[in-house]
Amino acid sequence: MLAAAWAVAREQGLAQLTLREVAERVGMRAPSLYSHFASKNAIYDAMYAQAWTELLEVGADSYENLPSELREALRMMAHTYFDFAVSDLARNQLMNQRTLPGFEPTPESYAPAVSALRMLSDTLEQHGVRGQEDVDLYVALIGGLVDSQLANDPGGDRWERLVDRAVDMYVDNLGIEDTGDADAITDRRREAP
Amino acid sequence: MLAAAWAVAREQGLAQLTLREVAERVGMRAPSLYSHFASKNAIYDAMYAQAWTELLEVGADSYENLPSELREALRMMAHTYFDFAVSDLARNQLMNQRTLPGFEPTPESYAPAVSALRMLSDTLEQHGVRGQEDVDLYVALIGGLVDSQLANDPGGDRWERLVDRAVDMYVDNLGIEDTGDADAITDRRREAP
DNA sequence: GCACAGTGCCTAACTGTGTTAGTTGAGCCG
DNA sequence: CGGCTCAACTAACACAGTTAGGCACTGTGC
Repeated sequence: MLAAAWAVAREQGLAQLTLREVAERVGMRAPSLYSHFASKNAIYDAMYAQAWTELLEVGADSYENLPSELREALRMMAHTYFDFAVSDLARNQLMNQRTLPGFEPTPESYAPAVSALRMLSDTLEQHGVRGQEDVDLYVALIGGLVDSQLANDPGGDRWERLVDRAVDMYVDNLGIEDTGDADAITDRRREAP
Repeated sequence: MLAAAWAVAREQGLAQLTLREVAERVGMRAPSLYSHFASKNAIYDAMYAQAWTELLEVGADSYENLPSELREALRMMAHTYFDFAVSDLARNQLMNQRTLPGFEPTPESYAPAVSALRMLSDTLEQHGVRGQEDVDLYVALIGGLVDSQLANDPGGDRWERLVDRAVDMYVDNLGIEDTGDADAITDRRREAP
């Protein structure tokens, strides 16, 4: 049922998802969906939670074998997120909830998003990136990069060059900034300059 | 007429903009709008062009008296954009065209957006930032920062700290990178290290 | 002075979409 | 068996964008 919704979203776009279309794919009539979901937004809501849960799983897998070197680890994390986003654009669109008018995830559905952000934050911390501000900066930087890439040149090779540069830029800045625990970072940078 | 549309968008959100509501504000009935616009998307289209034209004007004003020092100039440019975005969230939402389902600006309406990007690009170049990649990186960085700020903490003071740091990070990276014309940059950095 | 086309608005109505109300039949439990 | 729940149904409503057709005003050419 959610699977049918995802299929429609992927094929026709998130906003062109119609209850009658979803219902048809599962062999029902539209009003019958209301036995399972309170509203169309409730469907979006479930999809939203599912999308972030998927990212959570992908992240958990990918973050297990990160290289210890910070620069390379950040690069891989960025690639993991980008690959995830580009592999299903409708899903990615839904995850940026601002892109769906009138939709706001419920706190419960928002929880996986929080978890994903926390996982990222924890992983960053394990690699020596401390402080909310450092995390925020990384998230905004990679987020902006991915968005810009998807909007302007999906599938192009600009991404590879830009993300490498962005990560270098970010790590260098970490080394310069006093984040309260810069030792780990400078140690790391000494390992692979 | 467009003014009425903007008013509705600001008050009720871009997606809750309804033709009947717009029509009522200008003392007409909804179908009469079709004497002036071919469709609802045509209204969005005109609003889109208008929004970018406004940014173009704001930018033209603001970029005239930029300080020559790169770091400070980039900071001011970022603030100009952020202030513009935060001063009308509906407008900002429309300018990121991906956020409105089924809407794609026509090439003519897209032109001001191109002009705005070109103006930014030119201004950056005047300050010694050369190369498409450098521009792309700045755009993605500030764009990501503004989006993240608007989504998470509009009006908060996180923005001030993050943007300062982002600009420092960016400029330092420019100095390190060989962008084909790093002399101007390094000269500038020598002026105010 | 007047027919005429054009313009800008109107009402009525159509289509598609989310949603509600009320019903029906299958399965389960006492 | 009688009643309950549940998931599906049909019918219909509300509200969106949109279209069709008409009516009044305005300017223009004869």
